[in-house]
Amino acid sequence: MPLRPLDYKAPEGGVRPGAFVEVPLGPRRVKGVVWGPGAGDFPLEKLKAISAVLDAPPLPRDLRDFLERAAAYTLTPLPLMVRLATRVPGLGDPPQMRRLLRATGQRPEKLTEARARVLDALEEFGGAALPLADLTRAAGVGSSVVKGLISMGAIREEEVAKDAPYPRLDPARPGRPLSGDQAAAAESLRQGLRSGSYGTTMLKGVTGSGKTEVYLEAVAECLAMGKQALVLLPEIALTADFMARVEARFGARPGEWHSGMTTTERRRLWKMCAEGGVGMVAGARSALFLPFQNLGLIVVDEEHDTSYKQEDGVYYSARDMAVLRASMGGARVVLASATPSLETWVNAHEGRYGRIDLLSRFGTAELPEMRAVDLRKSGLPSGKWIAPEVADAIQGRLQAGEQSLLFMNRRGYAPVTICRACGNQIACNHCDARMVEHRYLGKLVCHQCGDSRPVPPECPSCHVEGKLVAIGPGVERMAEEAQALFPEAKVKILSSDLYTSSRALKADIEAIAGGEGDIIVGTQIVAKGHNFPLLTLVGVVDADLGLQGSDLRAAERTFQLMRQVAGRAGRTGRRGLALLQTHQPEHPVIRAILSGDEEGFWRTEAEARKLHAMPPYGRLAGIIITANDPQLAFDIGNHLARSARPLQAIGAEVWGPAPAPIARIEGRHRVRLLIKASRRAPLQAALTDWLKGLKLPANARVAVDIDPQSFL
DNA sequence: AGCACGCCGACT
DNA sequence: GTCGGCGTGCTC
Repeated sequence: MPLRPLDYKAPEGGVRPGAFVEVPLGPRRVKGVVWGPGAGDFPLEKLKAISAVLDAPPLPRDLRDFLERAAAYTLTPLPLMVRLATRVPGLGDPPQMRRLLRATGQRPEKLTEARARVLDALEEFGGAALPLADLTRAAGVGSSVVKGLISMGAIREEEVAKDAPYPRLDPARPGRPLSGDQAAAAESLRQGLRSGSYGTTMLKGVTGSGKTEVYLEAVAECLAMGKQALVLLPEIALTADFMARVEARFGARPGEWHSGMTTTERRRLWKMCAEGGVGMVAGARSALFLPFQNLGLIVVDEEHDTSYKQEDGVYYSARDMAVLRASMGGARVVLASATPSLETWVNAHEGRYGRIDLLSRFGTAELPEMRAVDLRKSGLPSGKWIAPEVADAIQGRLQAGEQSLLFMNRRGYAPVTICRACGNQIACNHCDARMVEHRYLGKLVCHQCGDSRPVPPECPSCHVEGKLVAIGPGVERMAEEAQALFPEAKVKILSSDLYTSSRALKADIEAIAGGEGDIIVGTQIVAKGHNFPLLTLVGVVDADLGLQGSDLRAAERTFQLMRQVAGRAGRTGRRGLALLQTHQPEHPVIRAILSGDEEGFWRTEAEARKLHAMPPYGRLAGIIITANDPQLAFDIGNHLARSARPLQAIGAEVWGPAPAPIARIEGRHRVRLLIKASRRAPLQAALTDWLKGLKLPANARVAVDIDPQSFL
């Protein structure tokens, strides 16, 4: 992948900007997008010609403009940015057809029982055309029966393009009845849509307050105006439930875009976005780069979710880029969350975003009772993590036939494995991270690079046998402790690593919602808005995780997570109880959670950030230097820090070099510089100026992360 | 994919 | 110094 656009000779008659083409690149032929007139700085005689113009919808002008702005903002080479928007396999291929079967209405001569079942099945689908596989399954016959019906004219074969438009969503269908403040919120969003100009609104409401219903009304207005709507969701697990709700509201499912889709589905959705054959798309982060023809609305659901920040190759925040794309195209943005990010809260507070607060449908009584459990007083023996108070509460739920949730944001059995003979902690061979024992899988796993190996029988350092012990808790160990405390109870673990497919995870979530399991032990996967009606107790095993450390977002994250988890308990009218195990019950974050004074929490956090000119009151950029040799990485870091004149010119501070949060990933050493600038300083221009002359030795790399999420 | 280029160690 | 192996980057 070249780092800048390359010039090619256009075919006779020219070629349109945005067109997909095939060009020679070295010995290969690669696909590319026509960006515009050539730079003209390349010898004409060496210029090669475009080999073919593909038969695909061109990349729309507004998307190209957006990609350019996004590339400039994130300091990403344009071709890398363009690739995010064009990862569509088989785009230029001739349209693929598939064969569908439809009843002609003609009766077969001999109506055998099998033939009757086939015709009944077709009738049952309202005379629609079905693929052969679906028909034979529905009728319980072999394909020969269908073939017979075709040859006698009772069934007709139709060739239909696979890339067909999606079923139309009907915005006029009545939605669920809305409460007074929900209706007012929906009307306010609809008005925004009708204005036809850009605007962003923070939509705040706890789970169960009707956030989804409200923003679906904005989607309805958008569809009624003949425009397209995009809903970004943080996690695949959410989409199944979400799809069903959209279908209930609009009578059909939206287009879906995420990593688990087949290439055929991806191509269909991509094309239909460009051709207007899909009204609403629900998707993950990268759906933001689809070639919408006429985008009127972007909803970012759970906008605070960290998965919107991509930090792998291209560094961008889908939430911020959504606002950029909408502002360029006169679209509306809804940032929905029960616990907004501080950036969004400040933007709303300072009037750049609108703000709508949804009250809980059942008033404040719906919030669970929340109490801190002071671990300094509960005297837990080492190796045990469930405080007596929490155990008592679980006991009560077991007797009442209700579910309890133990929340612990650590996958696996134990985060550390140590040798009691020599004190060695088992670390990953490629990273600086420690290996986490996963007892269910019988392996040690590096949570950084994913490498795994069997649990060794002896210490890899001193080779003494039988002295390796697990230190600290993970969800698997919590489940073991819970099971030991309550031998009769059914304990279930909900952790992403125990599932091989999102379908299996979804099935388990549904089983738990249906009442399966007495005690659920889960990672943050449970904090994502699933509804568990029988769940009335949440125990947060370690509310202090995330409070310590110098990460400025730790308090914000902990606050969000606690509020989300606490929102799990008692959604059916039964008063829920949330117990937070902590060593520091007087910590401001814990106090804010318990008091329910959210605005107070945000104000305090905002003040602290303002005081230190940290985001969103100042701007940060991370410079990540990677090299095979740690000394080389530090040398480059030092050199950069010393030659930071363009940054000093805009009043920016340079911190570091320091080892990056994970100092070694997959054998490569990582060193980080942090740049802090004022809100209005031309940071990108200064960074470009600073880095442009840099000559890097082979195998060293420098990446820029604008607005980093974690800035340890 | 295959070639140019630069880096570094070995040898003149 | 200079030759050559090797790992990276470039390809319009």
